[in-house]
Amino acid sequence: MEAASSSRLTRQRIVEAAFGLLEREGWETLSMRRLGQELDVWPMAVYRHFRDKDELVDALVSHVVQDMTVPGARGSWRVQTRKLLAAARRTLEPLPAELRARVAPALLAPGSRLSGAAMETLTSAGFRGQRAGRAWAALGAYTAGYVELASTNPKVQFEYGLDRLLDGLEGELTEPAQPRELYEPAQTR
Amino acid sequence: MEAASSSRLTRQRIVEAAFGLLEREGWETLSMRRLGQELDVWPMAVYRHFRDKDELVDALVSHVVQDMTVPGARGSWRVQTRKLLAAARRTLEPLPAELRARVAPALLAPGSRLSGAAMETLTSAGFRGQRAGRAWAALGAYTAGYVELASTNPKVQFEYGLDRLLDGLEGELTEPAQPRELYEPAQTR
DNA sequence: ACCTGAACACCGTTCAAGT
DNA sequence: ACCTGAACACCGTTCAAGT
Repeated sequence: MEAASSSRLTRQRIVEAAFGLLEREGWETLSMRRLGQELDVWPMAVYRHFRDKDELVDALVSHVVQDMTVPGARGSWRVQTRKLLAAARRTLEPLPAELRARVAPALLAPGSRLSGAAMETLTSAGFRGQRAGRAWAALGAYTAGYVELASTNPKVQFEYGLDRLLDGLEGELTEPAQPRELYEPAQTR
Repeated sequence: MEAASSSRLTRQRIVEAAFGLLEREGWETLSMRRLGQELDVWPMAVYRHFRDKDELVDALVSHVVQDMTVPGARGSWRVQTRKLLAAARRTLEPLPAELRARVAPALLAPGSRLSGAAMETLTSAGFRGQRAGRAWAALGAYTAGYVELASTNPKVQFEYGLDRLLDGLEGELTEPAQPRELYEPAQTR
């Protein structure tokens, strides 16, 4: 015989209930007390699994980031980059603004799976040294800002600005290397 | 003789007290009740001037946007654009994230003084038709996203990505006009 | 030692009672 | 009609009392 539902409470079940509550009733109704009600346990039970509300929200952020499918590497670096950023947009856009503000850095900052894939793409394309990281940071900032502003400025075309940024970044590939870099191969020969 | 301080309550004084509270103790402590305490009035007095908390926050947003000094138009369009975006960054960066998320759209969306200045700059530079608006939207998205991500990714250089975006936008100026536009002057002659 | 819920110190907002 | 604060329906979190 199974134990009562309250004793089967896990972080996983709490996180799922939290997302359910978010989708049905929005960010404002997501409270520790309401979550307890939702799971049919006494109000303080959630504190057995999460130290405080902030730790619960951290778990929601991680869950969103982990759940995201990172597109595979096919096509030119521009096509690949576009796909990676489209995936980021699809992940960020449906979230309530309060959660999105915490997911965006986790998704786009160095260290995420998405950033890892982006660095591979950009490095393979020929962005050397700091350039790959800087290029990805710029693309991430553009995408995060676009998602943040889009609801108040819906006419804006994501693709237009992205293409201009990609144009500008592409210029870095064909430009001659900076003076210091020119002499480095001779030193390591 | 002056009336008691409580009867001299104005929207202006309430907004000033709210900013004082924000600066000293942060976003979390900004409550309608605490604001009443701060102003030494009965707790519900603020509701005489603002229908609810949301309307008060709207007033804070407007105040920030109105207070901003929009830089004058000197230098090349790239220099001017850089100055406008630097002013936006200086306005957004010191704000608590919750307020920044509401100020950013108000500051960067069409209709603001900043956007007006930007449209003049870009139009004078030769961005025709929808291009000026699209260029500004892209620059605004990049800037808003940069400010949002900078605290978790402090190594990122604002100027690098901005220069690449400006490079890409500059390409729109020298490129030939699109086919449809080529024939328009003939039709209106 | 662990489980539990009462209690603390707050919220935003409504509304009935007093003047 | 206006002023006032008690009250409602919540919060996140602590902690004392019970098992």
